[in-house]
Amino acid sequence: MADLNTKQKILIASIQLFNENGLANVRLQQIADEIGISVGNLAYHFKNKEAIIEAVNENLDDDITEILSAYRLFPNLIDFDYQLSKYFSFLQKYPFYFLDLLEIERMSPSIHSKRQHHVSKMISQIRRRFDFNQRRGIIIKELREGLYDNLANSIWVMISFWHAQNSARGINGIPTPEKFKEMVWNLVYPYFTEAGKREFEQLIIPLIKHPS
Amino acid sequence: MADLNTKQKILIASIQLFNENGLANVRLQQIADEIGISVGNLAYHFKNKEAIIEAVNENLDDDITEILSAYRLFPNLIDFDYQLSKYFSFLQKYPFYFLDLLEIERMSPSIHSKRQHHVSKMISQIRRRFDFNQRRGIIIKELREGLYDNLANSIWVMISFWHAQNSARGINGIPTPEKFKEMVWNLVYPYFTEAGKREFEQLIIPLIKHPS
DNA sequence: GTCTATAGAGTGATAGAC
DNA sequence: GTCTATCACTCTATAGAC
Repeated sequence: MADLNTKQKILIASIQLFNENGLANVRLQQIADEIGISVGNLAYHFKNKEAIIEAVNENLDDDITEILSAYRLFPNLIDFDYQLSKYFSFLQKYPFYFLDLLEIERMSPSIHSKRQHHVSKMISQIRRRFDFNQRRGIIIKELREGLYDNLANSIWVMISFWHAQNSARGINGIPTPEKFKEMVWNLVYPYFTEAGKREFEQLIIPLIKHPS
Repeated sequence: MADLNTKQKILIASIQLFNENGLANVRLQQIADEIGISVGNLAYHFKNKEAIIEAVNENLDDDITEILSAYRLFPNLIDFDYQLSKYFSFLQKYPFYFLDLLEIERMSPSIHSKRQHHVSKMISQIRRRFDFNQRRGIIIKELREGLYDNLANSIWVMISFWHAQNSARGINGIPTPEKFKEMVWNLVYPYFTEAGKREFEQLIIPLIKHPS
């Protein structure tokens, strides 16, 4: 961290403190202390707390945009598993974004509105994976109208509230990407065709049972 | 509200304000203003803010305990649908409890630890419904180990983060119990046997499509 | 670019009169 | 039971020296 400029240090420290204490509970003094500068100096680099939050949001926004744009023409099972790994990393990097949902909505409408955009993109992307894999004969025909819309939404919820879920259940152990991904794949499992099950066993099981 | 005593008025107003503004953002002055008393008087009835929160938690605790104890010897589909209706009412009565998750964990460890107890009871209750209905021939044999544990957990997540989900997606319309219950039933649907599908169509569909 | 010092607006809690 | 007045404290933001 020694070769970073002060502005970058502030952002890194802010993200860390937001994750530990929540957006609303982080004091400017804490951020300043964390990197050994004064609050006055902090104010020189960022006009106010909102400006810090805004800058953090830009970093976060770049990360999620990159994950979402990785969706390509061949959204097969491996591709989805890969994207799930990316989501997991994102979750680990910005827990506050998923835990402080309401506080963010209140304190920072701009983060909230960008979130809504990403959420809708993410859900429709997951939804399209079902269509594609249905055509490939991997996923069965929709049993009931709205079932896949519902499933896409459920998968998004399970991903996004992963931290909140663990917190509410009092699960303190170190979360692994394998457990995370298995949770999501289990939602999809009952919709696999026989061919889908075979592909899942061959390609995905090794990834969630024997991590590289 | 005219025939309630001051203590009860304080609790009702507090719940309302917690739901509107979040636990941490409600000022003692606001609560006092809401029912037309002074902050000094508020302090006479409740030693401090924590005491108010504690009392609200007792109400909340009674409500959820009652819902959970309604699980009886015959946990059939109708019974579960009925319990889902109860959960929905509970969600509508105490949104703050499901939205301020992390804030509650930080401000009130006693609420948090009681929550964990209820969560674990709720999930294991849902899990037992699968066993029972599997024996009844309504639910298929478990396709993969851990699938029903996973499903029980997913159902709990979908219920508990219903408000948070709507908030993140920016859904503002009036939520109906039918949409809520349909979301949960859709998670169960792929696991119905043929007999299960028939029972679902006959008994549950009318309840989620044509509300009484 | 960085610091110290302080203004200014809350916020919870308490003392004491009625 | 209910009020007013006030204390002690926290936090953001800003002014001005170096």
